[in-house]
Amino acid sequence: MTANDTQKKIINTIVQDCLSVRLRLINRMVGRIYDNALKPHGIRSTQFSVLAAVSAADTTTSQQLSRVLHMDTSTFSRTLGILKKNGWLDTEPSGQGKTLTVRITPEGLAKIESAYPDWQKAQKATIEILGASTAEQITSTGTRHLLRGMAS
Amino acid sequence: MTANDTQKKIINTIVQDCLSVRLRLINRMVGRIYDNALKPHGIRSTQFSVLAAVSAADTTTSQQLSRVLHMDTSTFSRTLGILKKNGWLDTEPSGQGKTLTVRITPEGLAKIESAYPDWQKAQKATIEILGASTAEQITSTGTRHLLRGMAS
DNA sequence: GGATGTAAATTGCATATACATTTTGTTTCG
DNA sequence: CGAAACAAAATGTATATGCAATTTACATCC
Repeated sequence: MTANDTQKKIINTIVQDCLSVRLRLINRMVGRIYDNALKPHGIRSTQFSVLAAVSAADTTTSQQLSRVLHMDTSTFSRTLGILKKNGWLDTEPSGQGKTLTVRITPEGLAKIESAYPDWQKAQKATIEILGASTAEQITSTGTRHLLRGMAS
Repeated sequence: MTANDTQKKIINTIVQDCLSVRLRLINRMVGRIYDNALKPHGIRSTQFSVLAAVSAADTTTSQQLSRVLHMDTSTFSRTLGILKKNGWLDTEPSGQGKTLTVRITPEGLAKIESAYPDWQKAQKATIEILGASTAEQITSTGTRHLLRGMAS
């Protein structure tokens, strides 16, 4: 199939500029780096993220976390299930409606501690691939939105 | 569960710095913007990306595309299936081993053309959220790796 | 020409992700 | 107290993603 000139212009614009394409690409590359690094510990990067996010908060609820992470509650619910199945997190009724309180377990803390060196390696490798300046911009952009999630 | 000081330091480092966490977060946010914008056209952002990538190349093979996009061939294979099912792409034996040639159809071109204005809206909204400078850095970083994929 | 080898594609399996729907604790009202 | 209302969590469905294993179209060798 051959495109006409208008179509070619459109296609080139999309392929050259689309931020969704770029972000997905980078996400795939980087996700793989972390997943490979964490593989010996039997935990995936996403699960590790949630584990760390829970442990960073003194007390948290499912709802709060999914909002902060801009993650659908259904997605969060399933990841939570995996983390609970592995004994790294625990939930209990918060007393406020149906809301659950999420808490890290000693095993969860131990998992973070033992995986930390390999996380560091992945982090370092990623900074090398992205470049320090891009890495910093991604970090600060992400942080800005994390904070926005906390405020609301 | 309460963490000791060493553990707290580790957890804070991960939560504050982890690039995988940030990229995934941004990817979720941005992906949603594009998916919502493209929803009236019955196509998802990922599918749209692949469609545009195919249309940009004169001739392409599955293998080439998955390498360029840093995407597993199995992932690509399934997305290709969806695009074929919708009549937007077509494949045929290339004559070189089992390799397939992928080609866009007139319907695929029409889909790109009709979705373009909504893609533009999503792109604009994303730049506003990320900031122009971050957006540019993401674009150039992604492009660098796209090109690396083409060379190899 | 048929067995063997090779590499690309596909399929099996386990998450990740989100929207829509359903379930289910809690609360509230009659 | 029990029915209705509410809101958070869980489940159904579809795709996205990658690794491992399988299938399969071609090529090669005997």
